[in-house]
Amino acid sequence: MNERKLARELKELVGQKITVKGWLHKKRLLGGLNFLTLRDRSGLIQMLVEDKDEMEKLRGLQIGTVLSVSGVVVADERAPGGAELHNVVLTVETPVTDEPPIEIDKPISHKSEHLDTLFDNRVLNIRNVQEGKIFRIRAAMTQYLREYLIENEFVEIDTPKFLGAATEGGAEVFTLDYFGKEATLAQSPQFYKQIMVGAFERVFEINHAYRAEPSATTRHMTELTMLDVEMGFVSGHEEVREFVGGLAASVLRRTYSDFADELKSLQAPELRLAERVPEFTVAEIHEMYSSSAAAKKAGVDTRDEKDLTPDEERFICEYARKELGSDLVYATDFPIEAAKFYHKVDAEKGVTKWADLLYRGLELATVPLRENNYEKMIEQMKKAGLDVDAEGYKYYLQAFKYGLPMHGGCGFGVDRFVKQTVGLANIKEAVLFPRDINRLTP
RNA sequence: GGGCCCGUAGCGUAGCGGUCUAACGCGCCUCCCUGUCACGGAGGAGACCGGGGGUUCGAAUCCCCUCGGGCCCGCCA
Repeated sequence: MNERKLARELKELVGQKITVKGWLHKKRLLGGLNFLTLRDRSGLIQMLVEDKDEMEKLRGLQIGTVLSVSGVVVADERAPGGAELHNVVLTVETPVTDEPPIEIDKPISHKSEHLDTLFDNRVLNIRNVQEGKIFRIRAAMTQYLREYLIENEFVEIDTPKFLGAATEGGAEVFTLDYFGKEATLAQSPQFYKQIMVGAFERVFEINHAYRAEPSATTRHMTELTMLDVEMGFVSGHEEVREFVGGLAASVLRRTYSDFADELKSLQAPELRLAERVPEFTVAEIHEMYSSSAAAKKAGVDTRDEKDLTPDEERFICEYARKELGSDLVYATDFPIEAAKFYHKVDAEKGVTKWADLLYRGLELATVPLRENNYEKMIEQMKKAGLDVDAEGYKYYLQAFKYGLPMHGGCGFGVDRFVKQTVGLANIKEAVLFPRDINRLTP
């Protein structure tokens, strides 16, 4: 009995009779000479069918039909990949008679107005070889992030996504019925990862977070994948920035090296990384942007803004790429008014020890240092108008009460990381089955 | 939450007041084709123009409502 061979092995099997299995991907029928393409997990195989009876087996069957095919491997430079299957005998394993609603062998349009069609037909669209590259790259990037962290002695954790109450503040939360009680979905593992610093010093989590923000943009979803990192015993904010910047740069270098062909065929931008990630304060960026020709022409002045505008994020990234040769850039020293209660404040400079890591024009990660002193936490929470005795804060504060070292970390958007790397226009293109304000299927 | 834009066969588009009983490309069906790789050729099926109301002698084309979707801003990963 022949064991199943894969498309990528074909070249090494010239002269042998083999069996392959996969999906019928393409038919090119020239009469007495017919070319079929079979797709398996490793690639495509071209098959030459000259026997009319074999072709008859496919009558009425569509692309996507699952086939088992035996034949002889023949080297031929006219064949894609240099080898193909001859004298094939087809066995239909799973017939498909319905015409697919979209074409699978050609990449579907990613223009914004066509994304609805793309996602409605995601089940089939994902069989497209070009589309699949995005998700193979994504899988690798997630793996590289994980490996880098593990090498640096971080422990991977899993924290609950059902929460008893909204506690973190900021973004809107989803509420749901939990056996008669109200529960919320976690917007981030913020409290849990800080708690875990008290046990392991260095922890990370790659998991979903849920935001009920009614945002309809190319960079927001209601269900997103975040990498959360937290590290204790840091010397200060700079060490955290350096680590997170190094993490992103390392993963990008590895991705661009391992997936050079795929990224090129997806028309991803070339990677530019400097020795270290350049840094600008928010105030500096406001100043640079506001005095730029484009801003002056548009009559825009951001010097009084607390946060960066999307235009400023694009502006400083463009500057960093052109002038400093870096796709990554830090915006540092966010104003105190923008801070959350758990951020560390630099009282002298009147700013927050919080940086945003920007990547090709988009916020990729927030990289703050946390307040780790129990008394100061209580103080900052009260200042923020929070009830420090509330059940939702009880366990969080326990970690502080019983000792947390100076720590910091990041909330890092994995979807955005993939989007910007591949050069996708919309974040949902980087997600298999995206969820936004009006999509819950497939 | 605010602003702007789009909705024509399975998919992508053209048509933007009468010549539209709606056109083209891809896909699909039938036939021809021995080296294709966006194969080629001949023929064919397939939409009543998102839905509702209105204006008009006449609407896919104009107006209103509604449903679906997109983009930007706010917010953030």
